[in-house]
Amino acid sequence: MVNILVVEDDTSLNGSVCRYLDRCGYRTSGALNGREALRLMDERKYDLIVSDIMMPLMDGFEFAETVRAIDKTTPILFMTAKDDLASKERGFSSGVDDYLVKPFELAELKLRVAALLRRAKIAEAKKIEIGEFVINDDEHAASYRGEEIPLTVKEFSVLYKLLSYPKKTFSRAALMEEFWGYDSASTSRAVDVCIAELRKKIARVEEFEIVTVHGLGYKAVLK
Amino acid sequence: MVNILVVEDDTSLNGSVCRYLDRCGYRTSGALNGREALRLMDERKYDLIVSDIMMPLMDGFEFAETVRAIDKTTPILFMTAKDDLASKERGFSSGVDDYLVKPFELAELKLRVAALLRRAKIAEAKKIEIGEFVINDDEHAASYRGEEIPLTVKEFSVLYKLLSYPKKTFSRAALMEEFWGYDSASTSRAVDVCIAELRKKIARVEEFEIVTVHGLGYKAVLK
DNA sequence: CAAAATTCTTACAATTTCCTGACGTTTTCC
DNA sequence: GGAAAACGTCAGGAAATTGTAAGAATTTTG
Repeated sequence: MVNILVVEDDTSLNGSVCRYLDRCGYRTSGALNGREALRLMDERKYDLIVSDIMMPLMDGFEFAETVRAIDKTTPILFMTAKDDLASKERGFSSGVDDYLVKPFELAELKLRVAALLRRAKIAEAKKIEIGEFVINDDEHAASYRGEEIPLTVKEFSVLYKLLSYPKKTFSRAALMEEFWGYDSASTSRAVDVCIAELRKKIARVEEFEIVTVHGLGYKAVLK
Repeated sequence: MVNILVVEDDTSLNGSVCRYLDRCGYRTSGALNGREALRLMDERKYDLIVSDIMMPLMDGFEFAETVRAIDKTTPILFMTAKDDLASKERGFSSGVDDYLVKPFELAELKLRVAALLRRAKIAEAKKIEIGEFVINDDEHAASYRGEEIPLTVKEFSVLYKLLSYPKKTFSRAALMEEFWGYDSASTSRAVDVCIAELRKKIARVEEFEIVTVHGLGYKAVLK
């Protein structure tokens, strides 16, 4: 799931950009100015930022510089009505960004976002190896001692998440929100069933286990 | 399959360059100006760009700079009537490019293109052999135990891609984007039909198979 | 321009995934 | 220890995904 932060003081435009990107399969959050955006960034990691330049309180450049001071890699896509070279160059100075002149087609925004993400290699291949157990995001499969363990999409997502942060407990709610979707109608018991299925499939694996944290959720523990 | 993008505002010249390069075994796309070219580049990756310098909307240099900002490696072959040193140097500044002065022989264009591709180490003829199965990018054909398996363009592209990264899962969306174009009106079901057709044709092949990754897409698995 | 090949859509069948709901077991906490 | 809450498990069946064939639309070819 790719997280995108949209920073734009025009609530109407902010909303339509967010809605459109949501429909494209991204998860978006909207902020009305730089300050608010920085607050949101404290709470969650964003893979890409779409930001207006002319904004109250803190303009896009100032915001971008602050972001860059913290994180040099998150790509920023600027949106602006000014297409003069001066601001273009200032915006581009960091090197990993792009620029979109208002008014623009949402379809073009989508293309630019996709291109930026590709360039930033957000979707790079990831693999977790624990002893003889391997879970590979690229192949979307797990294997133990060379033998493949078939996993469904949900199972894979949950297991990959747990193994990404061993010993960290994930609440049902957190897992639901991430893999079932924000407004999923499913019961949180669906997580239990998924975990049960996972446990069956990794029963042979000796390197780790999925532990229940009563009243909270689940975690993966290495042995 | 080597993809070449031809950027030239003279439709007649654009067409004849494309047709000629097509006959040379490359796959070409034509754009009448820089803007159009950038749009095409969002949809597909090109291995080489042949570009005029004097064009409406966005000239060759400006276009090249934009391309360089995104991708520093794709070689660009400039075509121009101006053979003065000033523009020659400007065009060459990036270091991976070449220069052709109009009017030129198409045969010379071919030589330069081949040279640039060699220099950029983009293999022209690629062949994948898996046991007795051979898929040849050059001839755009596949064969098993010496017997040819006729493949359509789409089928070939998809199969070649899958076999280039065995075990790696490709989503329908990714395949669509690469071979159908980003804004293709086609349903992602078109991929399923293509895969079904491929499976029929490679049914006899024992060396590998195309596996469905439920909820995601497809992958080739060697046996 | 007609014929052929390719490609896409559509519809329905087959399959897989996933959830719910019920009930049994375990844990917590008084 | 016992009640209440939380968790484990299982089996249907709903829902989503994929397979497949046939015909329409498109492109290529002769």
